[in-house]
Amino acid sequence: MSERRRSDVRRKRASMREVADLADVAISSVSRVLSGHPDVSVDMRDRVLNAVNQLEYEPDFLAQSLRRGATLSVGYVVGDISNPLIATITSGAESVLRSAGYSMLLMNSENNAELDAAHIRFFQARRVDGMILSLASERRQETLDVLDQVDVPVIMVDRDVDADLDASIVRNDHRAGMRAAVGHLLDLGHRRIALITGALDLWPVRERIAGMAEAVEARGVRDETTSLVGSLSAEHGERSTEQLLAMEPRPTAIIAGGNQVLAGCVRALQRRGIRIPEDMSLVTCDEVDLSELHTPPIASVARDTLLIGRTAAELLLERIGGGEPRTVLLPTTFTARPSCGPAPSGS
Amino acid sequence: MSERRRSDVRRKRASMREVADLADVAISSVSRVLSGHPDVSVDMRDRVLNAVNQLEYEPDFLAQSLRRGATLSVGYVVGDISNPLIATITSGAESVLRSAGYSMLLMNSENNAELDAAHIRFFQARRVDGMILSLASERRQETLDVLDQVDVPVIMVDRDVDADLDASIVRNDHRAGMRAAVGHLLDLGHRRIALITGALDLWPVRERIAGMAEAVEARGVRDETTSLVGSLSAEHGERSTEQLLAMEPRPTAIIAGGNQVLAGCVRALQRRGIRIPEDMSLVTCDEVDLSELHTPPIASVARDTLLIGRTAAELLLERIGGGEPRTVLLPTTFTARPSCGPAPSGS
DNA sequence: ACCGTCCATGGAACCGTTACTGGAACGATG
DNA sequence: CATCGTTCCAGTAACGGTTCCATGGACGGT
Repeated sequence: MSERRRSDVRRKRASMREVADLADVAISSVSRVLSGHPDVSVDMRDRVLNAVNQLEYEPDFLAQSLRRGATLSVGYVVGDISNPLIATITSGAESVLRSAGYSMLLMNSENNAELDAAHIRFFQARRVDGMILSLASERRQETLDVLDQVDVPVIMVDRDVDADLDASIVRNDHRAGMRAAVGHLLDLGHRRIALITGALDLWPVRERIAGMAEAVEARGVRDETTSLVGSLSAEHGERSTEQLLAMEPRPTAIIAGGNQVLAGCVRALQRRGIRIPEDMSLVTCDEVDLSELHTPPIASVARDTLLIGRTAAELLLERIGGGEPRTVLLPTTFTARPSCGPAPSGS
Repeated sequence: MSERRRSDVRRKRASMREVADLADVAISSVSRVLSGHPDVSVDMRDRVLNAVNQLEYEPDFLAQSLRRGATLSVGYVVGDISNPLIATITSGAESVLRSAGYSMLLMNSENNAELDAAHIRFFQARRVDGMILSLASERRQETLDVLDQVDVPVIMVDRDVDADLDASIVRNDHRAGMRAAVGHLLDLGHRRIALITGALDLWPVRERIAGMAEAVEARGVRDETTSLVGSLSAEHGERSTEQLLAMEPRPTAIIAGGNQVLAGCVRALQRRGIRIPEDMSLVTCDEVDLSELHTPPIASVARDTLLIGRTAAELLLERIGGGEPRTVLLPTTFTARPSCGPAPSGS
């Protein structure tokens, strides 16, 4: 009884033609029934629906897309989907898109700026109805050129493209978050504060650096901060931390500019036996399990990643629906935690 | 000078028809040139390619797919893309698929078994060339029924579907990993070992429980282990840990059955001020930043997540290319770390 | 000079839909 | 009874390509 056999002979899927033949109506009538057109008699509807059930007919999305000129799919480019933050953003976007009937074409650019352009071109050819992009670099000319040719709505996530593209943008207020974090450190007496961060062709990186500068300026103290610009990777985090520890005088606080950077940073600090916060205060950008559950818990500049994804998707749907492009700035907040202590008095 | 204007008038994309007209050749010749057909004269090729460049023509993937009967796209269903482990698997699969010219349609099932079936049906209508599935539940009849109707290759990731589907499968040897972990704990003198894990309709969960039982049996000691079956979530991890701490006598070692579970587990242990490993030994399944960088570092049963994703994609390409379905078992290894100490002597 | 081959090309059918056009059947109206 | 709307449906042309088939010219062999 419980023995289920796969459908006897796997007949290939039925087409509208076959449904029409079986119901003995014109193919156009089948289409009308299925798309809810008003000019349909009860008798006809029944005949068609019967045939549809009998043949287990399901319309071909491909053919529909070709004919209708809309694919109900959107292209999504990210730098590294394995990054939990990006993955969460993706999750937010996917859920909004999915409930609107759209599906998401995912492409990883491996943080490689050359792939950005290729992916965008590819999506064009796939005739997606829109794109959500988190570019690997905002400043690569090739990408901007390709973007200029795109004829569907584009949404940028946490980027500031310097071109007159009519794209919607959703961003976090990294500057404010960083201002608060650095302010907190300054209040604790820190002056030599180091930020380990990514490359300058990313908007969040520039904003964080600017936020740090603003905080220093607001306090009216001498600027003794350092920015180690590199990539948002664990390797850069680890190397930079080593470098900072070797400095003389050494910084008294480190801000990790991203979750990967944090991992490298913590690794290096542990290896050197640096105590937190006695020997070094630590702040991270972007909340992860590690920041909260580390001993001691690590202060963080956090943002609602699910929200940024959802917002990106909503902005896209808005534009697909004919709305004008717009920019949304989402909050970024600093949470103080025991990883920040008073600056060593001898310093 | 640096002022770039977007292409004067955004003419809508050219079709093959227009290319043919401009080059003054038949539409079929354009197709031949572009698809690298041998019967093409040099003159013809030049004329066509010129027109193509002039019009910035790019073939329409949709139309090609419809005609050729292949979409070069694959459907991918996961339970929760925001889980870093799944995100890494995704990354591995995406990169292999992408370099083979395929693109990935991502759908999140939110660990909701009802969505599994809906997504599979959806992909079917989208005419994907194959699917990679990490089902929310292996035992839901509706899903199995739908799966039975699928007429493209299917790859299962870390699942064991109990039906005669000719799907390829890639799995990790969770059983062996767990055997090693529990063996290690037993060697340290632990007997009351608790495993906090997900629901039994997931293959990895069943395997881990089996692995634990095997290790106990192999040592020939009395089985004093506990399995707390629930979901692979932080909430379940936290609640279960509380529950375990309240037991009398209390377990001396906890194994967190997943990265989310671990987070909840550590949170509860920290709140109760339980020292690791003095008061409680801890092991986790699946490596994350937290496990390595926790104080003390947490022993883990780990696997190569990138590899499992890559393998899934390769198995799919293999099947799309006409190969037979097969099952691959990837290794899972235990790494001892300071979170495991000798069992308290008083116990 | 004739014929068979081969190459290059154009024409047309087709993939599975949607949407437009036109006409049949019918009842209502002048 | 002619005219006019409705309502419902069939036929057909797209959508943008690929591929099979037919054609015609060039060429080599006899």
